[in-house]
Amino acid sequence: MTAWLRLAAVLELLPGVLDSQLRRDAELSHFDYFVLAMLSEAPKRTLRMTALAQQTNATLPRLSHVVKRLEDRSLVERFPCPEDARATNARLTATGWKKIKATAPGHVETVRQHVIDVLTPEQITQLTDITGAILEAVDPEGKLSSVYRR
Amino acid sequence: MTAWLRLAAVLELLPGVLDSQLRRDAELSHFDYFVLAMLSEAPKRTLRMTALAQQTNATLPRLSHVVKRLEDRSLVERFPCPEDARATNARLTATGWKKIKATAPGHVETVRQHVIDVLTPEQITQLTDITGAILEAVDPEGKLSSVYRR
DNA sequence: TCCTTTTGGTTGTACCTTCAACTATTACGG
DNA sequence: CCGTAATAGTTGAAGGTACAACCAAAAGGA
Repeated sequence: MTAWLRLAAVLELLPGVLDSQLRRDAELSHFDYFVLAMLSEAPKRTLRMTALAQQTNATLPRLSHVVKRLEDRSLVERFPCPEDARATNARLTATGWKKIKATAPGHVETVRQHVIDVLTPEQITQLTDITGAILEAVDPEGKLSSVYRR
Repeated sequence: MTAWLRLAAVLELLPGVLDSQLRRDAELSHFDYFVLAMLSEAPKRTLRMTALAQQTNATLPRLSHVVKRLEDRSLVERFPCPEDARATNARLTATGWKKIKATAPGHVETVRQHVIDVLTPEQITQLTDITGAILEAVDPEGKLSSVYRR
């Protein structure tokens, strides 16, 4: 019971902490940041919308709206996928690249401060296993991000 | 890094799972449910708005809006606090009590299914400590819920 | 080949959360 | 006491997310 209440509290509070740091320092939500980060690590900094949705654990409608807003700010650009005319590719622009580069240190510091650095190395390992088990239960078919596959 | 990516995924996905079960079966968001649950366990099923906000890890404006909507549905009622004329008390109505009673089993089952039952007893203990440490970092002054105090 | 289904994605609406502004009451310092 | 600050709470607007409906292209089957 305590475990669940605490986890519920983390679920409620942690996103707010991340969001407000990023919004204050970069006018980005945590989800915006995550989208840019996933693109920045992709080959050619380009990803199909579906793949990007998977990696960011988002639904396609949500991603579509977010990418549109990022596109309006010239952080990302969209173009039709050559191989599949149904698909859309999202690519990080030069501006977007600068943005993520400038924003990453502060965000990483925030994550360290509130999560990583308050845990022992053993706890980090435990957390990896625990979240892995939960994700497997939440997303049994592995439709979503593969970061948590054992 | 893996630990953080997985935790971020849980942060993103788990709330959606809880919300959709509750919305489907009871037309309640997880936060709505939590508000009703905290009231149901309080003495006289009554709590001051500030206290309720603490226990639900919410800001006062958010809680105020939510309680108003719950009040419109006659699940909760508000009345001025006798001891402090600034304060407002929220009390669970009979209807609200029935609602939470009827809804709890399904919700508990969902939580078990996606969190509790996929973890070993040792992992539950570990999770309690880990979330405790994170909450202490997120909320150093202990302004919020006391459920996670050691 | 043609028709149906599935996949990929966008759009509009409704709802919820956040933020800032505002009111009312209590507590505090001189 | 009086004036100021702090506390308790509400409200309205702005922005983000979810859901459903929708369109277009590709895949599959007869």
